[in-house]
Amino acid sequence: MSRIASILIPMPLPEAFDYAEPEGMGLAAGDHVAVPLGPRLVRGVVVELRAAIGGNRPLKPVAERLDDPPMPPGTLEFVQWAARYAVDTPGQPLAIALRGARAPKPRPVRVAVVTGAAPSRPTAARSRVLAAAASVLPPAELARAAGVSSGVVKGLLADGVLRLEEVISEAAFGAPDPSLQGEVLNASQVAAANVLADMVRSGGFNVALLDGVTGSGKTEVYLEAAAAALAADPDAQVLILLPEIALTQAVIARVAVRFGAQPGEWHSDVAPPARRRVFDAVATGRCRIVVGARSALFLPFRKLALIIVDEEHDTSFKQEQGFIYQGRDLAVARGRIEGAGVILASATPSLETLRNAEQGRYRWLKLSARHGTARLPDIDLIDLRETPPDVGRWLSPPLRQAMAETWARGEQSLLFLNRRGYAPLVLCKACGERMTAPDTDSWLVEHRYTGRLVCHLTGFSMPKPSACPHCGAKDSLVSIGPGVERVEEEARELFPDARISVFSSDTIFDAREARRLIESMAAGEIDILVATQAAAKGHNFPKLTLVGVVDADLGLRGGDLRAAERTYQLLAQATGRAGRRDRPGRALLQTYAPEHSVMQALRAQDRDAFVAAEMSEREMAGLPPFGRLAAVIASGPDGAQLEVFVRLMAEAAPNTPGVEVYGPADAPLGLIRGRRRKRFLVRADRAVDLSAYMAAWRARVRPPGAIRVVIDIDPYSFL
DNA sequence: AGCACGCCGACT
DNA sequence: GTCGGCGTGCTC
Repeated sequence: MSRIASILIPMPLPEAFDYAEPEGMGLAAGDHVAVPLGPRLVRGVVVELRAAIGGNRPLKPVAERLDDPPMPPGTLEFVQWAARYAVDTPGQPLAIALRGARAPKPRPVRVAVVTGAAPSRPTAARSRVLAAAASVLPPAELARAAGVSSGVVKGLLADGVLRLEEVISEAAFGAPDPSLQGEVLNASQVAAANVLADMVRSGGFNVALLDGVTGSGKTEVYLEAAAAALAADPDAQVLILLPEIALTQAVIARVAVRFGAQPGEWHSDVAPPARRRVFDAVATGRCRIVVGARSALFLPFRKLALIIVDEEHDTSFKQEQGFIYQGRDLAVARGRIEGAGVILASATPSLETLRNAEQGRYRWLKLSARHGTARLPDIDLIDLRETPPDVGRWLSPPLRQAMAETWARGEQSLLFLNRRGYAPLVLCKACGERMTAPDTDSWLVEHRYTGRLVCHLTGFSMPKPSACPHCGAKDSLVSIGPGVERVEEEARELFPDARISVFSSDTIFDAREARRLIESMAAGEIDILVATQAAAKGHNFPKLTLVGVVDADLGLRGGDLRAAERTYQLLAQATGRAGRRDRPGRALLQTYAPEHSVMQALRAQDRDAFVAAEMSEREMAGLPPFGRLAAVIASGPDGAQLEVFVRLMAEAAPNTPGVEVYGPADAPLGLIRGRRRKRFLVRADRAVDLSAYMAAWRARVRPPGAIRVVIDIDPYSFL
C-alpha cells in the first residue's frame, strides 16, 4: 500500500504539503527530506504518513531522504504549537528549528599523527616534536607547540614517522559530571536548590519561579537543579536561556566549571559550522547542556528535562521581527510538551510570572539574602525640579558631588542612561525642522563618534549636514537631549583625570570586546563607566559603589502597558550593580517625578508595594496578566488603499464575548521605509483562545498584494 | 522564501 | 522595435 507523506517546509506556506512516498523509502515522522516545490528541490520534515486512498490528485514524489538525525516528536509538536500560538505559518518556526541543519558541516582538518615508526635520524628537535605530537595537532601548530620550525615536522612526515590524517573536529561536548563539587551555598540557597532538585527528580512538567534580589546567587542555585536533572537520567538534557548574547560567556564558564564539560553555545553570533556541531550533538543527545538565546528553544532536544530562563523578566525574550514570539512563554510551552521542568529566574520577575506564582500555578522560591556580606545599596531620589543640572548639562549637583566623593575614595561610578549616541534629536533652530530618516517618522540620533545622524529603526545614516536640509540655514542644527556620548563628554569635563569609558552597542560590537570592557571594569581600571542597558545586567563589579541614573523618568514616558514595570525592572537591575562586595553601595536616581509610585517603590526598595499597585491597575483595566492582548499592524505604500483595507478589516472582526477590538488607529510611527502603518489592539479575557480568534479574523480578509498584515500576540512594542 | 509571469522606460 | 524594472501570485 503506497503512502502519502505530509511534509512541512521551512517557508511561509499555509500548511504542510502532501507528497507520494516512493516505494521502499520507509519514511517516518521527523525525517528530513528533499522534495520538489515548483521548479526546485527544497528541504522539509515529515510530519505525518498516511495510507493513500484512491481519487487523490496526483502527487509529486519525495525526492530524497536526507541523513540528518530525525527531528524528535517533541520538537515537531513544539514547532506546530508555536505556529498556532503566534498565528503564523508552521514554516516560520520550522525555519528557525532547521537553522542548524542548514549550516555547513565543519571542514575536516589535516592533523599529524604518530605512525609508530622510528625516525631514521633522531635529533633533539625531532624528539620534541614527537613528545608534542601526543596531542593531535595540525602540522603548523605542532611545530609551534614543539618550538621548532615547520621543516622539522615536514621531515618527520617525509620520514614516515608522522602521517597526515583528515579529521572532522568533534566538539568537546564531553559528558557532564553532576557530582563535581558546586559552589558553597548559604542556607537560603540550599533550601531553594533542594526544592528545585526534588521538582526535577520527580519529573514531569512543573514551573518554578526562582525569585531573588540581585547578587543573591540564583545561578548557583539553578545549576544545582541542572545537576539533579543530569544525575537523574544519563540521557537528560538541560537548556539555559539567557536574554542577551553578552551574558552567555559568563554562564558557559560557570557551567564548564560546575560540570567539567563544555556546554553547547547557541545564538546568532555562533559561526555556522559551530552551530551545525551543536545542532547535531543536541539531536543525537551527545550535547546535554545548551546555553543560548531564545532561538535555542527550537533545537531538536531528544530528552529535554529542564529549561532555565534566566532574567525571565527581560523584554529581549520577546522576538519582534519575523516569527514573533515571547521566548519565556514558549519555554513554558516547550516544557509542557516535553514533560520537563521549567525554572524562571529573576530579581524582578514579570507581572505575568508573579501572578502565576501568586495563584499557585508556579512554585515560588525566594532567595532573601545577598550572597556573602554584600548589602543592597541605599537608594536616593534627586528631584531635578529642586536641584537641576546647568543648562545644556545632565548631571545634577548632588550626583556630581557623589561622583567626586566616590572617585576620591578610589571607587567606581556607573552612570546609567538607556540612550545610545550623543543626542536623540537634532533640529533646526531656524525653521524648527526635526531630522528624520527618508520616508520614516522616527528621529535621527546624532552620533559624535562617527559624526553621523543615525536612524535606530531603519539603520539609515548620513553625515551630519552643516546646513539645514529643509531651510538651508547654515550652522543652525542643534542637538537636543542627552545620549551616553554626551554624558561621557560632561563627565570628562568634570573629571578630566578620571578614566572614563562608554558601554553601548555602538562602542562595543562583539562579545569579546564586551568581555574585555567588563573585565577591565571589574579589575578597577575604569573610574567612571557610562552605559546603556547593555551593562545594566548580570555583571559583578566589586569596586563599584555609586550608580547614577541620569534619566530615571525615561521609560515612563510614551506610556505603553509595561512602561512602569520595565522602568522598575531596569532601574532595580541598574541600582543592583552597586556595592556587591564588602563596600556599601549607593544609587542616585535623577527624576522630575519623585512622587511617582515607581520612584517611591525604588527608593523604599519595596517591590511588593510597586507590584501590588501595578497589579491592581492592570486588573481594573483587564490588561495582562489579567487579560490578553494582541496587536495587528497593517502596512502598505499607499495610504488611501491602506485606509480602505483597514476599514474593511474592522468590519470583518468576529464578534465574540470577552473580546474587544480597538482601532484602526495610525501607528505612533505612522511611516517606516515609505510604508504607512495602521494598528488594531485586541483585548480579551484570559479564558478566550486569542490565537484562534486572531486566526479566524485573518481568514476573513484578503489583503491586496502590497498590504502586509502582521499579528503580534502579547505585544511588547506599541509603535 | 524563491521563482516565474506580466505590464511600462532606456537602449542596440 | 526589445531588455528588464520589481509588483503579484503560486508552489503538494
